[in-house]
Amino acid sequence: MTVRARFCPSPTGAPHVGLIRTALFNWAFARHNGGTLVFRIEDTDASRDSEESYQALLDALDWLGIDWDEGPDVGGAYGPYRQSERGEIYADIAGRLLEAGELYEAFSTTEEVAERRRAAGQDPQLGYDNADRDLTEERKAELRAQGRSPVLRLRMPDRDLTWHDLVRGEITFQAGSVPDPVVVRGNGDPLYTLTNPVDDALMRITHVLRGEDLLPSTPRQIALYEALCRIGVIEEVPAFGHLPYVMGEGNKKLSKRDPQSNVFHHRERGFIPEGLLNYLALLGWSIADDRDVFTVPELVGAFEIGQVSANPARFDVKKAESINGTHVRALDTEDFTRRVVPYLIAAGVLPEEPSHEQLATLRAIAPMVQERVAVLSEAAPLVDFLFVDEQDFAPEEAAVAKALKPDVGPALDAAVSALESLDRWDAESIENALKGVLVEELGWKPRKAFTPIRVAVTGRTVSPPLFESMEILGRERALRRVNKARERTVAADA
RNA sequence: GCUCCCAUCGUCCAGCGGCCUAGGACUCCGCCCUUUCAAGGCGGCGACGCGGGUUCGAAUCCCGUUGGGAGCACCA
Repeated sequence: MTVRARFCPSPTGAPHVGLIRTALFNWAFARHNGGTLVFRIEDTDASRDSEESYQALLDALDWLGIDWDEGPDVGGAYGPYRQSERGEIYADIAGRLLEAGELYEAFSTTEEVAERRRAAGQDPQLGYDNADRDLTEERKAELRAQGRSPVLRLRMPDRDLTWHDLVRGEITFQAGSVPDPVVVRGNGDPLYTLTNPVDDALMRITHVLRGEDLLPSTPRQIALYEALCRIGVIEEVPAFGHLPYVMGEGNKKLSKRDPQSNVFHHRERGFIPEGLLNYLALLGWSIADDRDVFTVPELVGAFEIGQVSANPARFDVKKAESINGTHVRALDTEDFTRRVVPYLIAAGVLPEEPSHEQLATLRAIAPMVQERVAVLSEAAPLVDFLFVDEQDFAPEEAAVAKALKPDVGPALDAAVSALESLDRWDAESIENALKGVLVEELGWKPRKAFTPIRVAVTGRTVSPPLFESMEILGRERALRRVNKARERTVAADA
């Protein structure tokens, strides 16, 4: 059997990491099995869906490299792939199901159902009571005459519903525990309860991998598939696999309102697709017992749905960053440099159109930055000292207070004269000169000796390696900064 | 309330009857390397919720219990 998996989001809000994780697992599953991935848009709720969300979804998926074989943008043999364009199909299927007695017209309002429950001494939360199942034609005519338009409900079978879940094993819902669901509104609009299984059936989906939140709706979906089988629309019910929740802080689902849930939030912080994808794959799955960093091809090669954990997974930013950092370090320097530029522009470190000279400077410092960041946005404070206009260069106050106390004056003096007499300005010469005068002659501990110079030159106590930084900064600017720092210590002294 | 799901270190994952005095990763804490910060190396802290079974043998299977979570719309 050829695998046909699908990803069918409804375009509401920003792309949630849980949603993208679901997309990723479906994608990996399809690719691993040499199958087809169908992308379908479930936009049957005009009040919540938006074109903006749809575009954001495409953006997120494209950024992560998750592609599909059939979908609204690429077409396919089972289109259209937007539910808002499939109205006739749903009307036709609903009509056939109604005719076959699988669906029935129900006139009870929500209030009437609740009232009946209460009158019977039951909890209204039990939901619909299947009261309209066997209305006579006369009764229906009466109700219609009252101006009521019936909804269409699915007649649930009177037996336990069981399926073998791909990630959880056998799951059974007791007979009678799921009330007959509405599948078509009173005004004729089809609901998710109808459109989702109908489309999966018509699109010949073989494997439904979706979030655990949809698990309680599976019995009624299976019942609908069975009805579709009976009227000859499909041959068999697809397999289901319910993916674990993605949790946030505490013991609750990662909220849509939590910024952490937004894929773009992580992109803006400088996650690279390789890193975020790797981490997302770890939410409920693992490639091996002794390794958790892997490439996309490795993921595709190893992904087994039966290996997915049923446990809820917590989104751990720290671990995500660590994984991302490993992928960042694995980039070749040229690639890293190219990718970090937008983040430096966003941080105001580089102008919109960096000059060749600026890019050359960036390339020079890049290898040392690359191994110091977990996310790309962290590069900005590491390199800004190279790109500020000299008159605007101002060391961090906290760093100055800590490292440029008056007692370092003699060391700065010695450093200046040693540096001024250098005829070659490269990291090695700078290191030798500085070590010679500060460590050997003045006898200072390296840590104590170099921190003031670091702060003087880079403006921070944390920076890329000092001597290389000075080399790249250039003799003139480096010396000016050390001199300026020296002036400040004198001023502070006085 | 009803239905369903879940249950191993703080977190995620490994374990699918003996290889487990339970392994890896993140975090945290030491040490090494070192001009800072990282990276890297070494080491440490740290878990099978509880109770019954089944079995020669259970983290692994079954039942119960406790604890978490989700769903219960003319939303998806």
